[in-house]
Amino acid sequence: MNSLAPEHATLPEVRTLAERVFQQLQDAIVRGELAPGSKITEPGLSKAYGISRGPLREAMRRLEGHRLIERVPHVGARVVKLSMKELLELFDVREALESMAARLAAEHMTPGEIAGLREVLALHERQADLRRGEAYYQREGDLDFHFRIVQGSHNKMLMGMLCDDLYYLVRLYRTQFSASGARPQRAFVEHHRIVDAIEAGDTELAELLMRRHVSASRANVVQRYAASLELQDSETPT
Amino acid sequence: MNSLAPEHATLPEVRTLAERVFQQLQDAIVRGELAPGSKITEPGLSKAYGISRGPLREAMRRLEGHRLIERVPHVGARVVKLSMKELLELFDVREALESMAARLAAEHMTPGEIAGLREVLALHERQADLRRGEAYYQREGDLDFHFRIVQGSHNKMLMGMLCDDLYYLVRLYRTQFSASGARPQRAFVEHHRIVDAIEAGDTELAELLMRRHVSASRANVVQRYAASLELQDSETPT
DNA sequence: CACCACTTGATTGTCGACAATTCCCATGAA
DNA sequence: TTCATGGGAATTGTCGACAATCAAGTGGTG
Repeated sequence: MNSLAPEHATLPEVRTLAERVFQQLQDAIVRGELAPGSKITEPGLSKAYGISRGPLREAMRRLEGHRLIERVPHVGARVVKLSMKELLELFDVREALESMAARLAAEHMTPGEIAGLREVLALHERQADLRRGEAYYQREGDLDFHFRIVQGSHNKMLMGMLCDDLYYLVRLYRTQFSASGARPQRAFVEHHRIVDAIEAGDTELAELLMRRHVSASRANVVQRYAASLELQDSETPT
Repeated sequence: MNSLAPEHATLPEVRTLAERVFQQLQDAIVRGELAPGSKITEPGLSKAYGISRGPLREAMRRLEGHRLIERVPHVGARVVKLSMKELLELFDVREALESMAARLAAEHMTPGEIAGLREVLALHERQADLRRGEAYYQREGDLDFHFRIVQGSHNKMLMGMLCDDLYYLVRLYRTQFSASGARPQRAFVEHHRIVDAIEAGDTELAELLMRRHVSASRANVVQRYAASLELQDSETPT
């Protein structure tokens, strides 16, 4: 169901407890099963997952590195809770990294990878036709699109940063803010244009279009946030 | 001596063993005291630093997250050894992130921060005058310059990625390849131009100049590498 | 009634020991 | 000689227990 490979490009059976519980916790956080801002206690999770605190602490250290939990020495850890400010920071970083990824993808992506990318796009549209209101698949499809472009950059460092870190934060944000579909039609055509530029090997254009694509997504979030604030004000007058 | 604060912007006394040994290992790796590619054994480090394997493993997990060591389950960990390919990847990521940082700095940097930046530049030049051959201070000064611009972006996520991760990799590369001064004069004027653009609030120009600055640094590395390859070939003929 | 010290409970930090896996090398056969 | 095989040593993964620190509730005093 989830075509996003955990820890990009590696598909080994999980052979260590710390690794397994890391993935489980990562998933639980991203899906919202662990509420944002909620406190995480080691004995609690230790019982819940049936492991000792040793591997658990290692998993938590990794989650901390991926910015999914925040720890304070001698105090404890909490699931990260993205503020609007941090969300906008995330978008700026995405804009920088993904535009670079698109540029490199236009340079290095193979015909096979481009074909796969077009498939994702087609699937994406088909699903959007079938279930217009349901945003879940579209959302995952969106990330899948971006995921493949990053892979197409053939830059492992970039892949690590985006796929292992930022994209999980993006998913976390979507569950936290219960971000609705947003702007599907426009995103569709933008995706197509980006693939066209990549296929043409037009590095400059691919970079520019991806940059605008992320920027537009950011602007959309800002607009929705402003609207929600207005609504909130009108609901609680004086 | 080292004005680069470990773990940006936090200066608390280190209260946990895992934290201290993490910083010590980080430093040892970046300084080259732990040879790149060398194997790291837990009992060995445990004895060396006089702590048990528990905190040590947590420190190693953090180092892994910062890409300073590479671990294989049930096998062991090695100090990361940057290949030329990975080094170029690093430069591409830096180009993306630092140009964004410059843009945001031009937007958000305070007069006080800009003044501090100019001080760094002045110090930078003075030291370059005094010890023309010795590249060490100049190098650290260079990173200090970039460090402050990233801080000026006021984007914590960006700061974390660059200051906590990439800049340590940059320093590691400089010790690994014993990267010499390179192109000091040209870098000087580029730094000045960037600060001018930031002070003028010219986001577009600041971004462009920083992008070219990093790109030129990358090109310089490529050129030196090609030269070293030729030299190597001529030394071992037929 | 407000405020501060203390005690108690829980949580985090650290340690040493045991189990599981891997690595190395000797031994033997083709 | 080369390759397969097995055993032993070393390293990694995991666990439970103890020490250190923090948080909350209790009681006392101005």
